[in-house]
Amino acid sequence: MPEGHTVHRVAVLFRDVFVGHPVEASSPQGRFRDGAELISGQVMSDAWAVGKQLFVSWSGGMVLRVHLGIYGAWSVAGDTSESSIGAPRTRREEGFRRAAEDSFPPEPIGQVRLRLLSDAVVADLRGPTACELLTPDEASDLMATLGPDPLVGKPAKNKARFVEKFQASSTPIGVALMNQKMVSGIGNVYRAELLFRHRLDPWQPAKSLTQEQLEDLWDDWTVLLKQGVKTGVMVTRGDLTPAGRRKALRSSSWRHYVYKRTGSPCLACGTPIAMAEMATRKLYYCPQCQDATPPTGG
DNA sequence: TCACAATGAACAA
DNA sequence: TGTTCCTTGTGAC
Repeated sequence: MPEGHTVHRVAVLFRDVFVGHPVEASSPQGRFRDGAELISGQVMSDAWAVGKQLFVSWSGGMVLRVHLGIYGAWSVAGDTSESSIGAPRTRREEGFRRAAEDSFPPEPIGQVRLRLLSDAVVADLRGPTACELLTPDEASDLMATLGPDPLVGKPAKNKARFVEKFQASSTPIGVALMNQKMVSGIGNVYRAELLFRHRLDPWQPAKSLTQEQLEDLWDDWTVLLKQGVKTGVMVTRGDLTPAGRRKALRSSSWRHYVYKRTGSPCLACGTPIAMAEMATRKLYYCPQCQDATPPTGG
């Protein structure tokens, strides 16, 4: 689902199946008709992700930017093992892939903003919060506003930039982690899980963390992101046996320490997991392990 | 049939 | 701080 790992996965897929090939673009839904016409028939030059943003460059020089938001997703069919990347669309994905086996390309299902179609693969985009064409300069400007992404650029430089930004911010760490200008790709699941994994109080100012704590946090984010890109699933528990990990890949109830576990016993100490609003999103945490209490007593 | 939530963020005031 | 947008699935009626 759409945190940073998702978008990197889409970029990998596109590089694998589309880059170097002419691609037909269309907007079955109609809301991106003009943009689709501008790039249709061009060769996809490159595809890459920075945090939650996907960039796709074309032989004509334009750059497509896609942001999935909370419920955007790509449905994929044809000559690829991928089926769906993004928010859950399970039922529809199955129908889509079956339809593609009968006749290629299959009819679009639902509100398809953008369809990308090559000889062998079709990718349908539904529900994005952003889908637009940019000039290369506009794309560069946008990328420059984003915080470091562990999979973009040089590791040492990224880490230093992360530490520097957080040491300069008095924002609560639980808010800062969700700010894409501070660090790229972390969403509501990774936020809660990273904070728990490091036993951090979400309301503690970012700058109050030690250099070592910040470096550990960055290293851990790097590990989680790489795992997420590899498997397509956010498994954030580090206490699972190999069998437990396999279960977690299939069932969401095994994946997380605290996310969506309100009232259930903490897997480390047994204290009921708590939930509070933070940065307009639901934050899940262990009051005991993270020594955390919402400031206004909510 | 309807309200609502969901892994997000821009924008107005 | 509150509102709006994007799409789909679920669960309450």
